[in-house]
Amino acid sequence: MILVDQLRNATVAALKHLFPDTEIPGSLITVNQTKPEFTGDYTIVLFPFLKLLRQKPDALGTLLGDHLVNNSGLVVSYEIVSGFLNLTIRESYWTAFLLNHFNDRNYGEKSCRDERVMIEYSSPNTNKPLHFGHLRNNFLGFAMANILHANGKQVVKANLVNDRGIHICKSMVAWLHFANGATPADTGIKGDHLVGDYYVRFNDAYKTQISELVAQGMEETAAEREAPIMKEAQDMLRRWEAGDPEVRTLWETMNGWVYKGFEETYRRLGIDFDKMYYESNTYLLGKSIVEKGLKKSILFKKEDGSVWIDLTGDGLDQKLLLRGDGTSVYMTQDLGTAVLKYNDYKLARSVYVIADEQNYHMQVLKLILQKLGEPCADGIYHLSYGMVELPTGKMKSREGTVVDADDMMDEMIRLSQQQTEEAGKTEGFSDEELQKLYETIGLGALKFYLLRVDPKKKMIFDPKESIDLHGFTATFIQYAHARICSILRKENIPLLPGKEHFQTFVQTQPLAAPEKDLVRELEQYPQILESAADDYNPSLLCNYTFRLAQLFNSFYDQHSIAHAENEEKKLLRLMIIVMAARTMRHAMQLLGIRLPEKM
RNA sequence: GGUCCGGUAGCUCAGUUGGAUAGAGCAUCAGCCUUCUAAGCUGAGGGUCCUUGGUUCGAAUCCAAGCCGGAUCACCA
Repeated sequence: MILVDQLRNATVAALKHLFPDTEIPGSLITVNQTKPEFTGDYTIVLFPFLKLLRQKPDALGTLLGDHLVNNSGLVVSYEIVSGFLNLTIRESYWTAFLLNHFNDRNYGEKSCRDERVMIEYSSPNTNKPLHFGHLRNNFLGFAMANILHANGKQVVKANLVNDRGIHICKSMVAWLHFANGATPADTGIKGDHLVGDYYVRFNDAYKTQISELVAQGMEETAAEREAPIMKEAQDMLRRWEAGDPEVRTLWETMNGWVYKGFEETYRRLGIDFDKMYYESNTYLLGKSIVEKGLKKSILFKKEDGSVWIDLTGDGLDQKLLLRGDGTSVYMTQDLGTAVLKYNDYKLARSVYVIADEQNYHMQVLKLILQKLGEPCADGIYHLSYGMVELPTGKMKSREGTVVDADDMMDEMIRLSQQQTEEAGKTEGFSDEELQKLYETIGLGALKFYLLRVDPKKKMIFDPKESIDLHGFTATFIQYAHARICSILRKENIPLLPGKEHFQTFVQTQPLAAPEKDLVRELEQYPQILESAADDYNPSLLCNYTFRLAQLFNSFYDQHSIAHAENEEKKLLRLMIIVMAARTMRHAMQLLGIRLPEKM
């Protein structure tokens, strides 16, 4: 149990002992870190109890402070400042923490594995390559999967590929018209990009045809409907659904190109999946669920045969679930897929990483499943994130205004190379090592940039401004880590040493302020890790790890580690920085960010 | 119009169930490399926490009303 919780429990016990007649709800007890301008480590706010206990701040503070000093075994002294009880923790707590957790490589992790959780993320369309906005989705999903795993869940990483539909047919039609049989192999173009190019090509041709028809005197809406290339795409979709072998073969070929491209992108991004779902297999699901709902009269049929659910009682609208011709809509297949996932894995929770433009859809999805009494319903959680936009507005792949994911990675790697060379830090590396380093720095910066903000906030990325490698960045953390590794190398200590390297460590030495700041922060890691899972918010780990790196840098600047005042001090400091490095690695690894030993 | 989300320093963002004088990074300015990596450290300036009311010992945080921005409310996915 971390110190804050121990203090809270000790305070509950103390108040119960001091005031046996008055019930104090535990929720009234706040334990905060003491502000730097006061002496103390943690602070208990006295105001909430004053009235209940009919006490004055100083009197209550003295009673409580004395009791904690005498009974908790944690507190060595206290100070009362205008209603705040500032507690100083005994030195041995911190040194004992270092010793107790030094060999605990997974400090803060839980290992119960009592629940199975699926997290669906990425979920790309196979008509275009991944863009900058997808990166946020991919990083968030991957990071949350790791964070949930570290918090004791069995995690299934799922990817639902949108591999069918009119948009896929558009790329196919355009390829037939304009490509002259071009393939990734003979053009050297990555498969997803090649297919994406023809998707853009389709829309160009479509626009041209519309303006031609309008010039001939047709209404715009009619022209949109009548443009020959669009009719071709719609016809192709019908043939696809009918299983036309020619269309299916082309579809499989072009999707194959895209998958190969995606694989490469995923590999570079360092993300993976345990289970792939394909919409071409799931798009017909859900109809039987609708049938059941009709029988139970939870759903109703309109005159044209279409099936609806009435959600007006929940403040929402009526929602279509089956068209009049019996074909399914987006919601129908999502109902089916939700049940399929549940049946495949018996999930306690099913997390969907989807942009916030689908908040309404996800709310309705969950509500419908609840009304239908499906067991999967309550476990559904929409991890909604704000879209990444350009200064000019949304990215639109149809209009080619996207920042491509592959390009972005190249750009970040190039940038990190440039800055490494400018800083003159390339000595002592082989070419191969340098290449790996640039990737570590560049991709680390990219991931951190997208994960450091609260997921639900939308973000604007200006491609003209490069992603910074200074300040609140992965680079800053990587640099602090590399500095620690450098010290350890010089002391002939391995990166992940065991306790045996510190046998002469003396437990009773006092800690200087920067030392204690760092240890206090390290001790809180389990709390941060838990909050990141509970709030579905990886940015908490970014903030925390950055704070660690800041504290280390400041410490490093003020005190020499290698040339400490004496051997005991040196060992203490080495233990602190080893734990700092270990914790940074742990947190960043969850986010998919590597920390180099040298940079 | 209904619902949901956001509004904190010039910019990008933190701010844990209400707690002490609202914090970081970037940018600007001034210092710090003969000593463990200066991709760093120290300091300065910079705030009507959108507005107005309310709740109370105490509000950026909770409530109400309003203002601004965004998303969504398809027989699209």
